[in-house]
Amino acid sequence: MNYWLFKSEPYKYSWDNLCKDKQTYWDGVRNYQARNYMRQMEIGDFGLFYHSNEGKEAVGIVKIIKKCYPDHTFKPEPNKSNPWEMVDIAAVAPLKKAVTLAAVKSNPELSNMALVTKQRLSVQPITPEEWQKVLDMAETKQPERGAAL
DNA sequence: GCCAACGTTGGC
DNA sequence: GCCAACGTTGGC
Repeated sequence: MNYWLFKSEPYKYSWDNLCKDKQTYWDGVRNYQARNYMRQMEIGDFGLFYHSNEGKEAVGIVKIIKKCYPDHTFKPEPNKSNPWEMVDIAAVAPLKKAVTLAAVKSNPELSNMALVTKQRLSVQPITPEEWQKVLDMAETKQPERGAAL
């Protein structure tokens, strides 16, 4: 069981959008590091949904519902196969209290979180310890395996 | 709106 | 294979 963090700019696709859709394709990733993390995702893994730019806070819990497969937003090019992949995620539960970037930064126990150290990476791993800390800060309980919105 | 960080591209 | 130029992300 691994934990992840998905960044999205709310004006493009927000937590509210995801709650309405219930699930979505995490498509359009154009960064190899992010893609490699997606390849490691397993069905049932949990993740945080983070609003970048506006909000700058983790707002909800998601889970992986489909393993990595080819990204359908890739435009075919001659002599080039599609290097990009995506996963499907579903909303699980909102965080009771959003966890802001400022709060993460001011917590010495979270100083190694990728959110702080790999600022620009849009798909990130979270350690179980960090995951638990963030849930504590959010005053939110670990969801049941298989929980859904 | 600015700019630092950093990934990608392309000339050599 | 190096590195300068350029583009993008995302915090401030």
